[in-house]
Amino acid sequence: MKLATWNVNSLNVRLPQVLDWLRANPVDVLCLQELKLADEKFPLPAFQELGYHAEWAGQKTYNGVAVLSREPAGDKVRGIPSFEDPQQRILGVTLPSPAGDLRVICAYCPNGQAVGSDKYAYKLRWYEALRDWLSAELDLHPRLAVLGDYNVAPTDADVHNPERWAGQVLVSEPERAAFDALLDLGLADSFRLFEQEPKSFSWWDYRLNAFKRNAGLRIDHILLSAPLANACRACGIDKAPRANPQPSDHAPVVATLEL
DNA sequence: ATGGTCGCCATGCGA
Repeated sequence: MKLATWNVNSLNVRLPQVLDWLRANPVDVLCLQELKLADEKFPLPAFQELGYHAEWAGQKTYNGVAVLSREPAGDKVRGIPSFEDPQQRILGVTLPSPAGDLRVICAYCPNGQAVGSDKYAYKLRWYEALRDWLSAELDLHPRLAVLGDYNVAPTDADVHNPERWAGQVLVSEPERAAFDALLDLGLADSFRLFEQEPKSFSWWDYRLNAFKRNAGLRIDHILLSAPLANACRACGIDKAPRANPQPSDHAPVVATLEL
């Protein structure tokens, strides 16, 4: 079973690339972030033609998340319960698997803009609410996967130029502590369960030829609860779509589970 | 030292 995540930076613009990628990579589950479209504009028929079901939480212009799956999803949750937020960043679903139900959460964590800004404070508050909610979700669902754009590079190994990035948004200590608090719940960063190429990243700024220079960060992650981490056989980043014309600034991340 | 690119939608803003 393959689970994947991809921040597409506008599903309107990226739909053909997402469809191409799914045809070449027929994963069981694909979590999408930054749809940037209203609910009524979600292109469900295009995904149905490829044999996928879909659930989504959209809004005009900003944010927006979706879960595509081979099997129909149940028990849908939109947003972090008890965290009032007009920004559509969270979608949780339950999916069947040979090992029993799988809880899949698609997350588009706040960017934070700049350390010390209002958006940075919102990011840290949001992470705290996420941790509290995931703690409860883990009690309910032993097989939990949280996939998405976390907007945090967990360690300096996830940063192309740690000296220049030190203390900046996406790598600052409070953000890393907020991310580590998710791992402390018992979730594993599936990418780090395996040997990986040095300088592996999932996001490259559109500016300054960042992709050509591999000047990136690893901020898209697949976190797995212990039973799923034990079943995880591989995790990798597919850089190919980032080299497309009109690419998203993020690459897909894929985890392979033996369930 | 500064600005650089996208996508939104028509202007600056968010990333």
